[in-house]
Amino acid sequence: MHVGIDVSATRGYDVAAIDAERRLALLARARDLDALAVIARGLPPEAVVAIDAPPGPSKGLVPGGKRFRVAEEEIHRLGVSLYPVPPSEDDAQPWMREGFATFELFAKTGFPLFLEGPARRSVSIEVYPHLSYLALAGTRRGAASKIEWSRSALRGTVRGLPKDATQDQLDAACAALTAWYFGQDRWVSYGDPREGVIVAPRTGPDLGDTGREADQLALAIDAAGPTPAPAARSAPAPARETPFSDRVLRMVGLIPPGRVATYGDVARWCGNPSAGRAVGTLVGRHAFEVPCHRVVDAGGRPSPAYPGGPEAQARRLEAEGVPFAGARVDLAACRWRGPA
DNA sequence: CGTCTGACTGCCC
DNA sequence: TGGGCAGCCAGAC
Repeated sequence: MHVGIDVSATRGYDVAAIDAERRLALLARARDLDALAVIARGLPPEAVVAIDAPPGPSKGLVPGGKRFRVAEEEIHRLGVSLYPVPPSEDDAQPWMREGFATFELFAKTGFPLFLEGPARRSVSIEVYPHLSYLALAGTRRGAASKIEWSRSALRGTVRGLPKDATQDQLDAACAALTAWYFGQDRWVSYGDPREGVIVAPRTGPDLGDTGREADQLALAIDAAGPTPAPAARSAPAPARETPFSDRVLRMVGLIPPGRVATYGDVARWCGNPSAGRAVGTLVGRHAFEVPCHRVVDAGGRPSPAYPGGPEAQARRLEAEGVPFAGARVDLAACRWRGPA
């Protein structure tokens, strides 16, 4: 039995399970950790549980004093973006903390976190559906919508998936499929065992024993096409395969703790210097998914619309060491310069 | 398709 | 400084 779990801070847990023939055996929603515990206790002991979330904070192992995890660094280098996990649990986004608790629950239920060594059963593994989709689809998302891309990546590999499956359900199924690949010993991992590794399917041609296995996925991703170009500074914006909203959320996720950006900054990095206003509405709609407290207006003012008020945003920033001048962030001192 | 709505910005008192 | 105002833009009907 291979189980996949999609973690969300607000929508609860989506759980999928597939059998050895990759047939969907379970598709359920658990409202909270208690409900998930009931499912966990019912699993066969030899199951593999794949969870779409980090198991714990960063330990600062990336050279150069970077604060996110080695796994993020390595995967980011592949041209695949993901949310950085901060060193402190307090700085972690709500869904990340749900992830920490989820791994803890499964560890207590008989599925300790897999960190290194040969693939084995009765463990939980960390997965990242976007990376798995990429490995499975063998192509970048392109113009397809996210859900279409996800669906096509799973088509023909997971049997019995409902036609009207939600994105969360697809992600759970994708996690379960990644667990299956792990069970087949067709997998690669990224990151440092000391702070957590992300497991992805190995679908490419077997290159033999030479070379690092992770490089095979890197090759496959390379073959999948170029990384979406970062926003041009002045040239007219070329057609981009990533919708604006995805770019914005990704970008906000990259702002390091202790630094801030303005709405206009984010808009500029996303290729549309005058879309600051739209950036605001977007981060507002995804306030619990990205570290939106690190975005302030051009004057360094926290947002009046921040959940809990601008004071709450200021407190979070101060907790990260962001310097203030009165009620405003000292932009000169801590404004992030943007993605590399 | 238009139309409306914001966690925006720069500019002018 | 601070408030008012007119553009501006991506999403949601």
